[in-house]
Formats: sequence, C-alpha cells, structure tokens
Amino acid sequence: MQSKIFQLQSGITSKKLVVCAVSCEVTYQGKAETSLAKGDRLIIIKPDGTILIHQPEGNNPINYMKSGTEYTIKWEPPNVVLNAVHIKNSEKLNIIMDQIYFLNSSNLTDAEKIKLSGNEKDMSNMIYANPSIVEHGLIPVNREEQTKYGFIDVLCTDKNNYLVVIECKRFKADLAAVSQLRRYVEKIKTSKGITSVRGILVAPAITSNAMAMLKDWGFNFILIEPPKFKEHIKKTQTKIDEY
Amino acid sequence: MQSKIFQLQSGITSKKLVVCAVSCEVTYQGKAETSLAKGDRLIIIKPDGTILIHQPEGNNPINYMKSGTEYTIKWEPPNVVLNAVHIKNSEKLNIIMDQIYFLNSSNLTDAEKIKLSGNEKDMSNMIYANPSIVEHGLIPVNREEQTKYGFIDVLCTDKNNYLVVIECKRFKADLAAVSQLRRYVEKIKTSKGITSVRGILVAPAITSNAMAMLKDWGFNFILIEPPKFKEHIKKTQTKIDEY
DNA sequence: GGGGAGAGATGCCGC
DNA sequence: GCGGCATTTCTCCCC
Repeated sequence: MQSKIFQLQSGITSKKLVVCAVSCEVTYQGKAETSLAKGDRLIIIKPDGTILIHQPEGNNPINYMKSGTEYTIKWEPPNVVLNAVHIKNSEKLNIIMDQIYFLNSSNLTDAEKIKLSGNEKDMSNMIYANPSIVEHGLIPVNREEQTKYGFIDVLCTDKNNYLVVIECKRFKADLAAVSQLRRYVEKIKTSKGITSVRGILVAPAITSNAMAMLKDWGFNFILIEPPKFKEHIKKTQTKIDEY
Repeated sequence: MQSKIFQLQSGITSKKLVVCAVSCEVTYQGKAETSLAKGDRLIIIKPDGTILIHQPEGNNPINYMKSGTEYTIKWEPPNVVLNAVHIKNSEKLNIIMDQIYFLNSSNLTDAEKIKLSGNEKDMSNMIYANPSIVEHGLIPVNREEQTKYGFIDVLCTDKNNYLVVIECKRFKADLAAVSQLRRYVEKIKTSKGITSVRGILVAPAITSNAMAMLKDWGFNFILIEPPKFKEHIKKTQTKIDEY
C-alpha cells in the first residue's frame, strides 16, 4: 500500500495524469454538500489539478473539482486518505480509499483543439446569408447595426419594412426560447420607440406549449433544420445499416 | 500491439471498465460534427457502454457517447481503429490510435447513490415552511392546490389576499429567472381570470439588467441566502485556513 | 416518451 | 470579473 501512496503522491506532484481504480467513500463541500458511501470508482487527476471521480456507470463524474485543486495524501491505516482543496472556489473533497485496485501515472501531451460544426452559430449564419429561407422578402440588417441590440441571432426587415427579430434553436424550441424572443422584441420596441417589430422563432421543432405562447404573442414559427446537420444524421444512419 | 488489441476487445465485450492512455485522432458525427487532430488522450469505456475521451487538461470530456454505445475494433497497421456507434441516438465516433501507452480493464462494482443537500428544492422548502422570511403576512397556498399551476416554487397569499408567485434561485438571478417568474404570473392570471397576482424573485443576488426587468414588470426582489449553504462555505473556508 | 426546469451545471465570448 | 447565452448540455421529475 505504501508504495502505491508514494506513486500517487509523486504522480500528482510531478504533474502527470494519474488514473486509479479504488474502493472509496467520498464527501464534498462547496457549491453544495454531497456524500457517497463505499463503492468502486475510477479516479482521474489531471496535470492541471482537475479531479474526476467516476462510478462504473453513467456519463457524468459523480464528484469532481476543477483545475487548480491542490492535494494532500495521508496514510491512515488501513486507509489512504486523499484531501483535495480548491481554495479560490472554497471547495473541498475528501476521499477515503480502503483498496487501490490499480494505479497509473503517465505523461500525456496534447495541444490540439477540437473543431466543431453544426452549432447554432452555423445556423444563424446560414439564415443571415439567405434569410429568404425563413420568409420571402426579408433583408438582413447590417450586422454592426444589429450588434447594438445585443444577442439577437438575426435581425431583418420584411417586405413591409417591419423589423423582424429571428431567434434560432438547433433542436426543439421550448418556453424559454419564446421568452427569449419576447425579451428581444420588447427591447427593440423600447430602444427604438416603435411598435412595428415582429418575432420569428426558427427551429426544427417546437413544444406544444411553446407554440401556444408564441401565438399568444403574435410571433411566428418557421421549421428549418440546422445546416447540413440532418444530412449528417442520415449519413450516419446509412453507415449504421451497413454494420 | 496485437495483444493490446485483444485486451481492449475482451475488456469491452466482458463488460469491464476499460481505461487506456493513447495517442489518437478522433472524429464524431451525431448531434454535431467534430474532429480532433492527433494528440495524447485518456479513453474510458464503461461496462454500460459509456465512452469518455479526456484531454490532459480540463473538466469535460472532449468527446463522449452515452450508455448503449457499441464497439468495433480493427487492426489497420500501424493503427488500431476503434469505431463506436450509438444506434438509437444516430451517433458515431471514430478513434484512430497510433500508440497505446497503457491499458487496464477492471471489474468494478458500485451500487451506491450520492446524497446531495443544499439545492434549490431545499431553498423552496425552507420558504414554504416559513414564508415570513420573504415578506410578513405571507401564507402558503395548499401544496396540492399549487400543483395545478405547474412548476411554481412557492405560491402564497399576502396580507391583502393577493396571490404571490415566488421563484427561488440558489445563485445570482438573471434575465431568464425574471422571464420564468413572468410566465408563471401570467399563467396564474389567465387560468384564474384575475389580475391581482404578484411576483417575487428570491435569490442571494441579482444581475442589474434582471433587476431592471423585474421593476418594469412590477415584481419584487428579496435577498435570501440558500439554507445552510453559506454556513457550509464558511466552514470550508475556515478549514482551508487551517491547512 | 414529451415537457419543463434545475445543475456543485460548464464553457465561450463580450464588455 | 460580470453578463448573457449555447451546450453533442445532462439529469431528474411529472404527466
């Protein structure tokens, strides 16, 4: 056990990526309080101080602390106790390990950043480039002009010269999306002192209640798929069929 | 390399928790599209099929797929290619590994669930039990009666017999919180056909714009700390000082 | 399964 | 740092 403690200690202090499978109890105090009774978990401590505790199932870590966490390890027979503290965030994590099944520390280097496409920005760019897919006769307002009004996805004028606020959602639009659109329309109305402002919600789908609220406020819903996104899904599906 | 492939393969098929540090490229197609050039990463595959790919820094996995993912491993010299498919979600992940630094598969068992306190439910319970901490003279509406109106945190009547909608936030309240309160107040007004409905936002803090919007709508802000939460932070801080 | 909302949300970009 | 908002958000609860 002591040799594992040394390995754990030196792995952390020498800023390696430390991975271990252990039997442990965990408590956390910080943004909330949590406790987790004894069980088998995977613990990951990264060179930047990030700690992740994973159970054998599920997507998310059951406990975690961010970059900048500092560590103290103690041998309190028959347990190894790992104390993790994030001073700036006033957070504290305590891990009591009664077994260490395996432990590895390695030097990993990775400077790459992920490239992502198919997000909401792509969608608003697509509409901005060709607003007629939303409604015939829409003309985009100059983007610098638009910036004055904050976080509106796309701002246009329609064929009757009404201002049109367009809010995009990548997936099903909900009540919060309608509220958001509503805030933008009201902001334009008050800041420009006009009432001739329309609101359009653009998404591949909308919840029934959101649709009702949209109608209440005289806004429109236009069904548009995110750019290329649907095609990728289809591609994926055909590839899956090939398996 | 081939022995590692076998180890990887058998670890996945025998539903062990597989952990490996590798040099790899990653592409993902599904809810979006991502690509990640060659670098060192930690890959975790759980017994339930969950896969997580972590870079040596940062809190979140750079790529991931959920429980139910299925795997195919191929040896395409000089690389090991891992294909992961989640049929139900129409997602696909491709990992091309040119080096496997270490690999471990272990049988972990953990039936424990985490216990958490200090969340928003605690806060609304506290207010429901003693609404006078929000405003003198408030009386809670029967919880079953309240349930008819949906997701309102706390519903009360005030000393003038006005209905009062209370929305709680654990941290700083923002525009979305005010929009939410607004939706609830409007819903009560229309569903009961009355106009004498007030709205109170309860939180330890509020953004300036949210406060402005709150005033516009005639709602009130009451500063209340989440239950016990602040004390825990203080406790933590004093403990940190002791180090 | 859909709808709604919280989360120890996290992360990004803007000012 | 705050503010506003998207996220391959995720997760939970309720209907």
